[in-house]
Amino acid sequence: MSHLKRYITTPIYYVNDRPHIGHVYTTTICDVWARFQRLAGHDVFFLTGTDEHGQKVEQSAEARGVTPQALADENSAEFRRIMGMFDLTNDEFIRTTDPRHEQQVQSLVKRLMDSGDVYLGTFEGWYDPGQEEYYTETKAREVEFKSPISGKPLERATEENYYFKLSAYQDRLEKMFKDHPGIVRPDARRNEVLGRLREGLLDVPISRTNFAWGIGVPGAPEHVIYVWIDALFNYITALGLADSDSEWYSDRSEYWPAGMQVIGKEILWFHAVIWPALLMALGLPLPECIYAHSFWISEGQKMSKSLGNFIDLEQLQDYMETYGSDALRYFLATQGPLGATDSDFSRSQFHETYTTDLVNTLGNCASRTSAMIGKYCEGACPEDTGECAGGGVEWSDFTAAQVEASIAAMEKFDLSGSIAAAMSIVRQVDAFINDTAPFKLAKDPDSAPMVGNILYRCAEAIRIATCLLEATLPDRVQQLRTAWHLGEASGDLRGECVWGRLEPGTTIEKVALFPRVETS
RNA sequence: GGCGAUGUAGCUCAGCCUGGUUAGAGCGAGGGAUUCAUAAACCCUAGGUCACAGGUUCAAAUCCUGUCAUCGCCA
Repeated sequence: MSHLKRYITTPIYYVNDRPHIGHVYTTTICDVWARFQRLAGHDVFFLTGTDEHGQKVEQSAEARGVTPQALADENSAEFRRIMGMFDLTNDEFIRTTDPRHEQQVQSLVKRLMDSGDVYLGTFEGWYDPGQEEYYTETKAREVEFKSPISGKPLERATEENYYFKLSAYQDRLEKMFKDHPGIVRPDARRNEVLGRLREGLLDVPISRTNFAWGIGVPGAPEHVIYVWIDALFNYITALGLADSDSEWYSDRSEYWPAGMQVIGKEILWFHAVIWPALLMALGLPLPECIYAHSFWISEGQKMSKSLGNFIDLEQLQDYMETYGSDALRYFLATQGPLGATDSDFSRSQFHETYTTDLVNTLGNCASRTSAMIGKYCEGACPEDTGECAGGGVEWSDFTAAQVEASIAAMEKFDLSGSIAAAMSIVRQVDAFINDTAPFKLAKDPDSAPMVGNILYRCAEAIRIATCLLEATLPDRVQQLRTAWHLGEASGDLRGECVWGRLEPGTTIEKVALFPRVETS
């Protein structure tokens, strides 16, 4: 058994946003992965947090008449609250206003300045004084060199900014994608990046001077480090990785490089190109995988402010109250937009998934098995003496194959594939019961040993399936562990999933894991 | 405008790369049989111009071209 260090990150959430399903989704799928790795005995570090600097926060704070810090404190707390609300097991919650983060970012930028990867450059462009923003040449032409807001003419202006020498990394990035095609997934997203990479890279500005809410550039405090570069560094500042002499340095740095960095597709470019280039510039190893998921749409329509159809925390809580937190996790993990296309979050589909998979398949199978053990075996797990007519399942081989498939799928962040492998064991149990019909055999007392053999296999298979499902369904699997007296997870997932670990004689109580929910 | 993706049964999708029996799965719907179980599991049924139009081929959902639609990224 290995005890690998495995580091998984969510993006840090922008405090100017209202928490909604997107944040819960990203964090939940990371949570499933993190729990799964822990169950497999790995040493996991699961990071999330909030991104708090930038002009938008400054403006929002001003509009509300509070300091940016006060606004950030309030909204960061709101995001932190989500973690408890949805039982998310992040090991750390970083804020970009944490002193440890701010100081390390300065030290990282200093290193980049010293190495020449960050330089002071001059930007010249069309400036809209009213909006305090620059337009690109084409955009400026489009608006006929007049502000689309005020109608006043744009001014030709220059500005000194610090730039990151991204252009110098073109070849190395191309090589990275060639040598490690799995570094950005899914494939459609990688192709998107490759297409854009082919167009060539320009140096990117990493500082601004027209607002103040951010981390100052070392030695040039009138320059504020752009929020996105500030934010990207959270993944390593949370580990205290910036500088081995600093007070923030710790053995947490051993978690780097990250095994899985999950993001939404809107921030792909920063994570798939700029982030690796920054790491190269710093001489740090690259993450194993940047996984960019797609978005949820709501009842067939894109979520938008104008439509007001955001699936917000209240709605998600409502789902949890009606169906249970595991049901929400299961839906997000199995029906979510891990692929290239967006997924629809609809009440009917949620209900259908819950009823089909959790009530009718997993819940019912555990129920019928435990009910029969109750009736025919006096509630004690029978012994498998080897003889069994019908069924035709090599249980030991079959479950071993599914266990490996489930672990392998999770390794690739294919949550639904991993869950499907576990569920296939449950479906096999149902088929096995129908084939062998222990409930018929039970009418003949001479068949009692055979009934016991059959039911042992059913219970054992369900036990193994639920070990694999525990990361997704922690609450209900715990309920099963209690009712079937299975003890706690050992931290050795493979070992636990070896056929035959269920002890004959164990008390098996009847369970109803997922109650049917009637639609109104 | 540039680049890319997608368009297959009511719904969600697989198949397409490596063309070849009656185009598949799950869910939903209809029917049947059964009772260990959460009216569950099981069996049967659904007859969908594989977006459209051309082309290549003995043969195309599968390769090529064009059109339309949807979506993404970029500008």
